[in-house]
Amino acid sequence: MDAVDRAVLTELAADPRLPTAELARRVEVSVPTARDRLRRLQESGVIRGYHLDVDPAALGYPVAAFVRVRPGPGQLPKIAELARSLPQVSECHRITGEDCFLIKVHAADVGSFEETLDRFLLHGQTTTSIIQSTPVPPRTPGLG
Amino acid sequence: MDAVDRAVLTELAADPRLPTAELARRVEVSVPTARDRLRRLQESGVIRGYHLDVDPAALGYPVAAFVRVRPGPGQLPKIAELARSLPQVSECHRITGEDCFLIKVHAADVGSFEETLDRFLLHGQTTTSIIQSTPVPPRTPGLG
DNA sequence: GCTGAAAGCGGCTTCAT
DNA sequence: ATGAAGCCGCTTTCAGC
Repeated sequence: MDAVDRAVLTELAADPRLPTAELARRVEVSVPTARDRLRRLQESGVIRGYHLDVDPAALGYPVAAFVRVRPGPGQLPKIAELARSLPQVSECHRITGEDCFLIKVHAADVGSFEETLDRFLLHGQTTTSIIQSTPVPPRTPGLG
Repeated sequence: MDAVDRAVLTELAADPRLPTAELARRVEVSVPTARDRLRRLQESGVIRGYHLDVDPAALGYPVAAFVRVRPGPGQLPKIAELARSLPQVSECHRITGEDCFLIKVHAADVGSFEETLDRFLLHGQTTTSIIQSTPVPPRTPGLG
């Protein structure tokens, strides 16, 4: 992870669809070098992948919420499994604290959360926080 | 948003770096059609962008936490501003409930959260939950 | 290990249907 | 929306430093 690697990451973060040749130009190294650096960053797992950012509203989910779930006794694996199986869930984290899971849930309107929450309520208690806005959209930490 | 549009989104979600020609092949439409669909999806805001997924550990942040912040009186804008300015913050949402913000914070180790939390404690109360694992990594809701 | 050039392949654009 | 044609650019590989 030297300056060239960081420059590759910074440029690719700015535009993940950048072709290798253009990437080389911006980082100011030769094409084979850029290509090798990129390959190594991918194979070593520094670059985990690429994501398409789709507006959930266009897919019928204009509202989103973070739901904390505190599982009942023995219900912990079922909650993770349920989260994975629901298309309304876009994220699920195991966390420390009184609640064991933090789940991002999407819905057609504020009322529609009920159905999804009911599925989780079978296995524990839930605390729901509607997302009103996102002052800092997802970004890579530490890349300026 | 017809079946072709959804197919374009599904294929691009699977591999965001897919060239237009290859995309056309997989969706089974002509190249100009795929190109036009993609252009319209981007210009209409259905596709908000593309993201590079970098392992934060490689950048010196092996641990992450979700921090809820309840602002003191009049401190609300300052917290959003602070979140935006800190490279350790990769996400910040305004939410409903007792706490006003949900912030994703990254650190070099469990102890290092202290410094970042202190910055937020100047403007309110914090509740921290370390991320232990991520059973469902970020994905697009409603795309299978 | 990085550079620069050459060859081959493929994507991009435009046009006519 | 399709299919073909031509141009341009990317990728790969090689020799050299």
